[in-house]
Amino acid sequence: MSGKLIVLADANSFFASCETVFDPSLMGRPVVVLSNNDGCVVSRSAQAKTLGIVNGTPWFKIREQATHDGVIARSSNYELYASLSARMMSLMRGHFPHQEIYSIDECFLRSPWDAHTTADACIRMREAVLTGIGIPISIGVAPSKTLAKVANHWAKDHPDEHGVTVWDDATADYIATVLAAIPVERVWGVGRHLTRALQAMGIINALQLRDADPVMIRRRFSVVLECTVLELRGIACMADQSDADKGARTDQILCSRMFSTPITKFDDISQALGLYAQNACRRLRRQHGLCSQVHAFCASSPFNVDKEYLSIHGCTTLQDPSDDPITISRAACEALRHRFDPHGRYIRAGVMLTGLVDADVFHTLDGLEADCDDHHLGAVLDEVTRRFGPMRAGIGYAGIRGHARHDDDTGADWSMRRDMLSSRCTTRWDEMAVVHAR
DNA sequence: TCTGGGGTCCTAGGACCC
DNA sequence: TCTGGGGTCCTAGGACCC
Repeated sequence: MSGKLIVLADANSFFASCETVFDPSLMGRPVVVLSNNDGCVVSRSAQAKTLGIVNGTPWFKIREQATHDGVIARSSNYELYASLSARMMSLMRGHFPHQEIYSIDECFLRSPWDAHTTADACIRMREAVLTGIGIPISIGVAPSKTLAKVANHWAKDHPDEHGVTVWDDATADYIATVLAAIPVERVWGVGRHLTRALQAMGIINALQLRDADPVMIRRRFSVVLECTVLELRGIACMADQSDADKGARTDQILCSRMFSTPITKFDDISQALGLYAQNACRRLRRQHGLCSQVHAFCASSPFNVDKEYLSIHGCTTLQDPSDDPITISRAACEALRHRFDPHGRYIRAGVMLTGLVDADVFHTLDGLEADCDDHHLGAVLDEVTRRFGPMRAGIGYAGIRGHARHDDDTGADWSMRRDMLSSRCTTRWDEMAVVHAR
């Protein structure tokens, strides 16, 4: 099995750690980062975890107690996190021959070395990320991705491991005792529903799942869970995604937001849809794609028990695949216009693009284009955004910048709330960190 | 017109991930 | 008053074909 070790590196409390990088006064203090609209907690520093704050908790429910406990809250600053993530990934890429970026804060690396040499490389990489970027990471190493995930959790939960846990075949007996102590719902790929079904069969912990009959698991559940069973045995069977992602092309593009205050009028919904459609178009053009279907939806709050939950969805099929923001904005509004129920109080809306094709492959015969006055508006808007930043030019509300400093504040009263936003030090000249020498 | 088996493709929905 | 925003993959079932 040597030469086949998989390394999983991921950041500790990534968003909260990013906030600390440019504000050292947060070091050692309970910090939480909130989702859009300052809705719920999505990242917590170690100290905030000790206070018992759970991820996903609505901020308004705990704000009073948390503030009393000295917790510092920040609005999510994805521009900053994406920038620090890119630096971190690039630094890690230099330590191993092969990297597969899995999410904004974690990546798989492949090690060609034995367990001992791999452990040394991991310790060096961890130190380099900590001193070079300022982000603490944890590392798990094992013969399969699923086991590497478990090892990574183990490293995080056990400070005496110094952030690096390495398992190989030689430690099989030890791994078994660890798996016996891990509840099945903490295994990668086992969510809420599967947990309930597995528990009903008497499979409570990771060791029991590992020792279950793969054929039975496949029959009762799926090949995915069968794969998890094999992975827990140290047999790598999950595909490497890094090649598949080479073109960075996705199968669908979704842009949806919650409003800071409910919307009742279709005019407001259609303004929001136009904004989201242009955002989706920008991502579509970035991956050199065209879309064939434009979906739009809006929904009321699922948490309001007094009012009926309303969720409306519509879809427009385009005559020809397109990446034009006017065509797609219009299609999004038309998809919903006739289904719209004026009695609803809508708190979210979104636009989804599907039927994506490669722009270089699709050609309409000359003279048969659906939209003969093709204005290349998308490319122009992209260039304006590149030179002058977001919200400087666009169709409808996408060209309006509100009085706040947030780029996505349209000035509309449903615009996203981000009251506790930190500076985007690494991507904006006018928001750079200031250092005082005394 | 009836009958049967087997294959492919597409879509909606469910489950999972961070 | 106030509860995120993206994605992926698999499966079942229907339409269609030979």
